[in-house]
Amino acid sequence: MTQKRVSIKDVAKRADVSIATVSRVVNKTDNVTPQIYERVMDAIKELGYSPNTAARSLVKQRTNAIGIVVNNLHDPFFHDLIKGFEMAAQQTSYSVVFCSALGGDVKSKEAYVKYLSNGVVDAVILYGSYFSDESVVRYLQESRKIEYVMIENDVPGLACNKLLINNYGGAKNAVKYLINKGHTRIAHICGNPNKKVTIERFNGYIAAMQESHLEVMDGFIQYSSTDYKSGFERMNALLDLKEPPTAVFCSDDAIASYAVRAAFDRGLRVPEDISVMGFDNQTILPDRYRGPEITSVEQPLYTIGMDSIRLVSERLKSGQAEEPVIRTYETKIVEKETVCEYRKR
Amino acid sequence: MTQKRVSIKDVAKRADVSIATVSRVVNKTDNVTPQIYERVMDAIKELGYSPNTAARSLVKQRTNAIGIVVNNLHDPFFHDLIKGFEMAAQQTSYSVVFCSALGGDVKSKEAYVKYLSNGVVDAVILYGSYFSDESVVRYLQESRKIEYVMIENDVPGLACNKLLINNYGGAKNAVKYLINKGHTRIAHICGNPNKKVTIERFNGYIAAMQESHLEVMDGFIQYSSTDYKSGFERMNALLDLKEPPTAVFCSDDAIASYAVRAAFDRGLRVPEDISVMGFDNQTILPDRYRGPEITSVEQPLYTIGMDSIRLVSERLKSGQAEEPVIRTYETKIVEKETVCEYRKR
DNA sequence: TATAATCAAGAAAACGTTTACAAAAGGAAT
DNA sequence: ATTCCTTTTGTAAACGTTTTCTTGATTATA
Repeated sequence: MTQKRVSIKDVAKRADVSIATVSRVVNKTDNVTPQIYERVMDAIKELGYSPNTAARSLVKQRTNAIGIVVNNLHDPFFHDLIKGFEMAAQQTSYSVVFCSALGGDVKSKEAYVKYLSNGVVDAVILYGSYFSDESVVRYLQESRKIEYVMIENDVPGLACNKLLINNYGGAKNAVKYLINKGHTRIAHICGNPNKKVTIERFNGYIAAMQESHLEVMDGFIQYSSTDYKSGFERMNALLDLKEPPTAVFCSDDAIASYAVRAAFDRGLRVPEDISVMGFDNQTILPDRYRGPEITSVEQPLYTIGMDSIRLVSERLKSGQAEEPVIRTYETKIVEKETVCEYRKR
Repeated sequence: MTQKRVSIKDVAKRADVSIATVSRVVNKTDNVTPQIYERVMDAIKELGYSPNTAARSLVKQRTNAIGIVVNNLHDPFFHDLIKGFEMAAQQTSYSVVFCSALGGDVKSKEAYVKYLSNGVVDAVILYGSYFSDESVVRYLQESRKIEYVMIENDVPGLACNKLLINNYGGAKNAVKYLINKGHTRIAHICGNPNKKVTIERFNGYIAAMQESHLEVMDGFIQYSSTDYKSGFERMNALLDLKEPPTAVFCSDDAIASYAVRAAFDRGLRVPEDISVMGFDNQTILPDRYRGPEITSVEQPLYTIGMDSIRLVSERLKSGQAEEPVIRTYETKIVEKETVCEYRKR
């Protein structure tokens, strides 16, 4: 099928020049006389030559490529983030490649990071909120092979580029928003226990409740499994309580959508009977969802995607060692249809 | 930031052996005595060595990687396809990387294909239905640099691996399905004019109508712009007709969702007042859509994603030149909520 | 016309591997 | 003790580039 590569040597022979000259023509790195330039260009066209990336990378010690590693590329959660990556990729001179580790599989993620680190790309952008992602970023840090930036996962004390999201603050604001709506009986459905954001958002919930001197009733904290579908059962558990909450803050929109379904299945109205709030402002939900639009907390994923590529490409261009960049992005509440004022029934 | 690479030489020096021996240890390609093995392994660990991919690729003339190039990776249309790629990637020993060309930009797509072809991967999987994709696949064919498979885009007479979808047949069946439901006034909203599938599905529509001796009324064929949102105006144009259709076959679900909205906005019921059918069975729509689930035509994208990776990896493993594989996948109608029997009003 | 200065092109080293081949070392058989 | 295998290790070429250094040619300057 595939035939023998045509190399710079073949071109040189054809144009009757040295390989150095061919290289100069290809890279426009040095002057060559017009006739020779022509001759070389003709040979290149005739033979269909294009320079081998591996060889070039080897000698130049850089690849002009950036790698992005995420967990489940197919997850609609990534919609905006990918869009951000794509947009910035288009504007940069670097080639951008995505790698996806299926499930929460650390091994696979680690494998991709190693693969990329060893001369495939100049920088890696790593997205991940799993606790297990810490080991991956540690590898990146310790091997010190390439530039990288970590998105969303703050390993405290690790001096690397980090683009973080204020999940704690976002969750706290969300709960305070509910409190301002007059709610006092506010429950929380936690997310995937293997993710850091779950803890951060949980802490935000607790902090908001405490600051407002509101009691977290027995059973008001519901722990999901790794499957967001468990939002359904968790909501049912809340509604089974003798005195159920009047508002529920969910760790993410996927869970929230299942919580809303659970309420609907019991003949409750959302938000009139119970308010539901999510996180992520995920306009595209993994499963078909037909309920009201979920009031949520938006994180600027599009911006973060753009910024991450810009950050690494600037750092690569500058070349010298700089202080790591650590940036925290704030979230904002997006008011939609699943929260309303508390009204005594 | 990044410090000097540790190479096989460093390991050899540290373990006081030749670089060949280190290579043998790393690749388990040949026997080494246990003591030396230990010594080398220790040195590798101490120095944190891992072999450089570029150098290895250069000498071995293969990279053990497969590249996938698509147009808008963020598009939820790709959900199942990506899942298929991911699943197969997990099972293969190849590293799999995705590249995304934003918009319908051929230049960008071509650039990625060239980049990948020149020693970055061993095979390319190209997805695309744009007419402009033809030039990309032609490049792949003529350069004969690497193994590749084209998904969805049939360039007639080009002897390459093709995984195709029977869009023509799928569309024809869809329209016949509507005819069987008693509809005779059936309109068609075409899709993005730059895509081949648009023509194929259009032809399927025409064929079904002709075979059933049904007339395509004036104005029954509506041409969208490149934006699927134009399904909205196109549907309005249909409904503005003196004698509007009783069923509309849309070139894809995104358009269909906008068609349904347009009908709703006029106070019409779907499917009671007008039936709408889509294509793709896209469970996740690009925009928030809250109407009934769209009766559609499903293409086995998950399977195709899996198969494409399996195909190229098998071909790479076998090594010898084989006949190109051309496979056409059939679609199937998924009955949902936007089509019903025609009933005189 | 000689000399310096500029410029174009080639030769060869280097990048980090793998691998064919050579060499050495160890054992077994004579 | 010598020869002959077998096994382990080392040497060096190769992969396809870029780039430093040299050389040779041309032009400018005196």
